Amino acid sequence: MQVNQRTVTEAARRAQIIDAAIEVIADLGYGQASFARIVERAGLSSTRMISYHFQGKDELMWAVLLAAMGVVDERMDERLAGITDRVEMLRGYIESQVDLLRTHPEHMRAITEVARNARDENGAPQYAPLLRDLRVGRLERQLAQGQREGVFGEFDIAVMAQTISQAVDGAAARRETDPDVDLADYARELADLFTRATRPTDPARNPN
Amino acid sequence: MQVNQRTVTEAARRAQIIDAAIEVIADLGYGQASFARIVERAGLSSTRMISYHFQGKDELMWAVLLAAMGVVDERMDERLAGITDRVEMLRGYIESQVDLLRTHPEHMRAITEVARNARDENGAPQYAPLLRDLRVGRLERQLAQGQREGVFGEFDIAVMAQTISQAVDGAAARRETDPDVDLADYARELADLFTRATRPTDPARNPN
Amino acid sequence: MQVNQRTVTEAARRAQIIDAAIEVIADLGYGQASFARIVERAGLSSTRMISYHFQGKDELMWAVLLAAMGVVDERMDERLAGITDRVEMLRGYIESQVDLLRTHPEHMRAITEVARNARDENGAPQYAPLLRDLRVGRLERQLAQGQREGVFGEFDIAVMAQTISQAVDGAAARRETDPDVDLADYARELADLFTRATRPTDPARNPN
Amino acid sequence: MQVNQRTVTEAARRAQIIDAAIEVIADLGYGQASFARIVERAGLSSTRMISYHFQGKDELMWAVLLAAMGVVDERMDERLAGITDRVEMLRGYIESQVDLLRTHPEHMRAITEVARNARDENGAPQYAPLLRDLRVGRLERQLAQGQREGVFGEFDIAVMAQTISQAVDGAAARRETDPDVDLADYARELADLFTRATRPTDPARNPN
DNA sequence: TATGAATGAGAGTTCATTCAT
DNA sequence: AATGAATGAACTCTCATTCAT
Repeated sequence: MQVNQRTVTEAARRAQIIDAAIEVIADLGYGQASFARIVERAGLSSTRMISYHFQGKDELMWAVLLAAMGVVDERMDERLAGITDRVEMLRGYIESQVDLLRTHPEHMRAITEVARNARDENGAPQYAPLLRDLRVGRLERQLAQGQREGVFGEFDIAVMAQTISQAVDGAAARRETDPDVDLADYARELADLFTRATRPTDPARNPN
Repeated sequence: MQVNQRTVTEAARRAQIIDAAIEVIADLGYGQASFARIVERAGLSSTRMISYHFQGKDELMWAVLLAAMGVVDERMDERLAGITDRVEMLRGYIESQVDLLRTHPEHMRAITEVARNARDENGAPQYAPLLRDLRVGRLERQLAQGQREGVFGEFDIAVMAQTISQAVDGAAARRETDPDVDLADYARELADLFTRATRPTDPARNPN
Repeated sequence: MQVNQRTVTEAARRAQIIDAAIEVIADLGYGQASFARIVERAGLSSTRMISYHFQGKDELMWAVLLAAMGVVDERMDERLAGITDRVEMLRGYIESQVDLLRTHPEHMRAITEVARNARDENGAPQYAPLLRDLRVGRLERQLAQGQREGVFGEFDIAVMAQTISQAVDGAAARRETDPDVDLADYARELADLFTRATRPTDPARNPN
Repeated sequence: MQVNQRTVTEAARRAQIIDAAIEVIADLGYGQASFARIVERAGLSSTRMISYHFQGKDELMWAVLLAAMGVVDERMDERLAGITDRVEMLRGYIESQVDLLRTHPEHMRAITEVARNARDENGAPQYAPLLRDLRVGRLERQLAQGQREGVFGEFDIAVMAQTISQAVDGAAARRETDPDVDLADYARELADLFTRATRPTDPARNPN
């Protein structure tokens, strides 16, 4: 069908631009990700192409964020599917996130860059609160349920969730400084760390 | 000696510019910190003033980083002076850092923004590795000594230090999302968290 | 097909800018040929036009050099076509070059200005060696062939070619000092001069 | 005497600046010879130093021209002193000038750069006509006298003088393209060239 | 004889975006 | 679905020069 054809092409073009944007952001950072650099990476002729397919830079960056998070969340869902034990799920979350730094470094980096640096016209962060809600909120729910089940000790859920989320960023930072770091080791250490930090006071309850 | 209203000393003018730059960076982010916005904040007439006192934007940002870190490090040294117990020092480090987010939010934010976003002509991070060495390195030394003394359990020092450093950034992020958060509570929770995470397996050794 | 008054083709716009640049360079010299002066001469609104059509000042100046040399070389080829006698060709070269100072003074001047003053980022001449190769090289080949044919005497080809090339610049300099000079006379004198200077020792061979 | 002392110091400071300016001009060209680069080369602290000792850039460049020409002319006078034969004097002129390219390349280059590029507020050459008068005028007088004495043939004096002067610039250009050129050879070739070009028609008169 | 501080003007360049098909 | 042409605003940086001691 003609309409479908055109819609598919449109979608493909958008995807091409988004992918190029992700690469540029990951390579050079949000601040250097100009339309000019993105079209160059995408192999397109003019920045006009971007303006045509996206309402503006904001929309492009939002699309980048959605696309990158879509890929990442899909992988996370695959890996965590079927895990019911809260302690295992925490470990799984950390190890999966860190593994994504290895398998999808550009997506992970792009998400961080956009969330940290995109600002509205007043200079206020635009997507950071949203991203925090998604990431930290998910962890908070897991931790709360675990506390109710008694497999976690007593701790402030918001602080713990935020700290776990940051710890993954720490792994990313480490990887950038030291590209040869063994991320599997790093992930295991991190999972151990937070297993200890979340363990109930009465060790009988969570003998990991 | 006659006090001159119009012309101040080189050092004073540099400080004035640096302070304005810190404010702008903290408010609007590194990417929005143009010379024009900085002179406006500083109450100066033209961007020419900055170019006169600094060789270029790089030098200004480097000066911002040095100045902000100088202030922060001084406060840290004051607070940690006299503490010899490693466990207390870890708690002190975390609580002091988080308290600085309350007392010197702009300096803390400026340091993070510059370190994260300043890049050289190839697009590579310019100051992030250095800052990591300073911050994480300091923690690593403390942790290693504590392990030797037996007050800490077994864990990867680099991972732990990186994670603690990131956790403070997490407190900063939380404060930006939720300006009314009680940072003292947050700090205490964080200190407790890492106390548990670093505690020796044999609880007799570190009964905190 | 509708003719659009406002938007012209890329090539036409480039040519318009290049022509204006040639005029400005010829009038005010390379050092004074700013984008602002060029757009003013071209009747364009903003310097942005130049940046849009040329990658940078270097590319513009290179385009100026190419365009001016293209015009000049075309005229030279027309005038020298069909001349096979080396002695006549030398005379033709000199007279044609000097005549171009009359018919295309701005092109000639622009070539000289750009070649003399364009420098790379290290301060080294950028196009002077190339221009020398083109101009002097052409002469050297003619002189060498003439020596082989025995119509020229013995002399260092490189020195002679360089000197002939410079002599034309001398005519240009003279014309700038004294705009009323009769260039045809000047050219004839110059041709006579180099005919004597290149004549074989045995005058029977080249009785001009 | 106090006043003399101060005058001497003043003169020394001017000389220091002029020397630095000559070096910068020779190295980077007239267009790049900014006050900033000159004070850097001179080892001075601020461009204020130049403005203090010279009324403006024009005066500095004029001083550069005078100083460089003074040095060069002194050498020329030394070398040509005592030569009365016109033919020998022509050869001496050429060889001396070319030798100066070897012994005083920066002075020679500075003279050319300033004379070619210095312009008044209307964009007209400022010192080129003057320099031409000095250089070419000197040659013209020699050539005229030689013609009167019958040691030179018939030729347009102005054209010949201009061409000889340009030929020396050609040697300079050659040296810049090919720093290893043997300038003594070049000078001899050039002297031979113009000896032939100026020789009387009746070879009995000038059998060189 | 010298200096530190400041300046207005202009440089080339990049930015995301819009016009007109 | 795409394009070539154009744009206004902002950017950092450099220029020679002046003010006030």
